[in-house]
Amino acid sequence: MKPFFITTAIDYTNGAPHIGHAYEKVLADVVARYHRLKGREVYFLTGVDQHGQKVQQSAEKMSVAPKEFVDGITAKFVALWEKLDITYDAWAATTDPRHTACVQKILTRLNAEGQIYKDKRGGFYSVRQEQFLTDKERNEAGEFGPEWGEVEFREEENYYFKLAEHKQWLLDLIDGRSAAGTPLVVPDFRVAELRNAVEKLEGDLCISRPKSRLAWGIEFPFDPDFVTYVWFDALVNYISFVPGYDPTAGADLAEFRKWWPAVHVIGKDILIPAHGVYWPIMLKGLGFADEEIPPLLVHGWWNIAGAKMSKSLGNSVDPDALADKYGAEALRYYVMSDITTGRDADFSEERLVQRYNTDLANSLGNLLNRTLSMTAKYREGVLALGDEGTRERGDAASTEAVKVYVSALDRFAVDTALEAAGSLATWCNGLVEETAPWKIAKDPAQAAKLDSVLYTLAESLRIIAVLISPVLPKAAAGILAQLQWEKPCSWNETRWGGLPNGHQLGKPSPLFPRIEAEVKPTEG
RNA sequence: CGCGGGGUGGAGCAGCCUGGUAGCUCGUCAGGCUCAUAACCUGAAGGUCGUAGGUUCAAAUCCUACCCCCGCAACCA
Repeated sequence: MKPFFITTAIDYTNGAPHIGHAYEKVLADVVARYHRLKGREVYFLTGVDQHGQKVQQSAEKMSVAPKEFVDGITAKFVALWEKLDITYDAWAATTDPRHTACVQKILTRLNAEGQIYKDKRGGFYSVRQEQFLTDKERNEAGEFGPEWGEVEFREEENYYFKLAEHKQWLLDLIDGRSAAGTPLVVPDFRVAELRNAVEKLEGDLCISRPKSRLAWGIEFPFDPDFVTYVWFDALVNYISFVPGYDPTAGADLAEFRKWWPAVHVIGKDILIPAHGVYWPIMLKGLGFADEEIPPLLVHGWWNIAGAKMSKSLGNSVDPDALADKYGAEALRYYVMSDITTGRDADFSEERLVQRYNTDLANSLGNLLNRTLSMTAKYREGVLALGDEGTRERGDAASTEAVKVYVSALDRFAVDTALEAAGSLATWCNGLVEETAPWKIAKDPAQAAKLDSVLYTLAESLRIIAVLISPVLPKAAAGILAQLQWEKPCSWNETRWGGLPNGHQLGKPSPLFPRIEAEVKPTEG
């Protein structure tokens, strides 16, 4: 089976991580863990984007060197991923020498092949903001407002990457993928958005910044007066950190191709133009074949009280504090269960607590608890197969849940997959009511039925544990530990009938204590 | 005519691609159970699926028009 390669966007180290950063990494982590569960070799790459003007300006404000500044922010990201149990295999930091060397080799090659050219263009420049202004910055009166300070017309020489000549190629690629049923962008409603943007594509991409106004970047290998534009720099991480990649024309890429292409998990804001336009064309320029252009999994945003989360509104949600308060697993469960992959959702601490209590404490955790308690009470913790009827129904219910789960996760619908696992727990709770073990335990004639019920509950729990393990690795391990299931948690174990006759279960202990704390509504 | 998303019982959402019992969580009301983390189970009330047309034996689902909300067009997931 071909290994599975998944990446996330690399986060810009200009501020502390917020809930959106955490969501994306958890999403990618869940998909990565799912594929590992199925026995597939996985390469999960994430990291940080450390160059660029914003970083340089922020560092200047704090009177520290850019490198020192980004190292501080980077540490926060690394610590958060540790706390959230993100199992990435490689770390892409754009100041890494391995990366900078790769970017420079790419620039050298593209330049040698005539895909890069130098040109002088003019525009309006804000001295205070140190940036060129476009028509978008004009106010309603069609002028640049006072917030820009002194605005002057300036001419500047820069390097440009030939983008526009690949427009038709990209349109054909998008259409071809959609026609083949493997859209370039998932969810597919975003394909139209991308296509429209490509239709409007004109002009090439300015990929350099003169050092005179931006020094914090990767130096051009053939012109030391310039550094590389951050997006051109950052996107390259997806190949520079893959074993065996060498941008030299004609290089042997056998090892690299073992992994490539990736699935890129990104937010909807960076689909256009970066990942949907620049990146495919950059790869095309580097000689990648059409089938090697990676698909994009585009997720939505967590809004706050219906409004966009933003630094200026000061309404960011701190995932680090949430993980401390409720636990990493509760946070992982919430962001995976309460949003439809691809769409936006409202973030709310109350919802987090509610979903945890309802799904995990009341339904699943309580099911585990009552199953072990009953088995201990009526059978001294020892399972027996009993009669067949109930077990067959359990087999059918769990097989159905596994089926739904797989088809959901294969299309990244984590919420639907979790629902499938949850529905099996609900079915089990219903089974308990229906068969009333506390009654039949008093009737020796129904001993086989009681055994069958207890076995079905324990076996279902074992399968549920495997299913939730990509989202809740620690809880899954906790369930299996209480069941005294010694074998590793793997996809093969989702088959019904794994627990042997005579298996001894462990002692019950609440796995998901209810969160009773009063939660203040999340303010907008 | 810039682009895109959304409008489904009191709240938040799924379903729409591949038409055919309108599903989930919370909330409300009533009942049951006692193994269990005051958890669990059952039932009820509550929806003309934004509006108006069209296609069809059949439309929340496909087509057309319109109304309303939101986002994007910046190096903010």
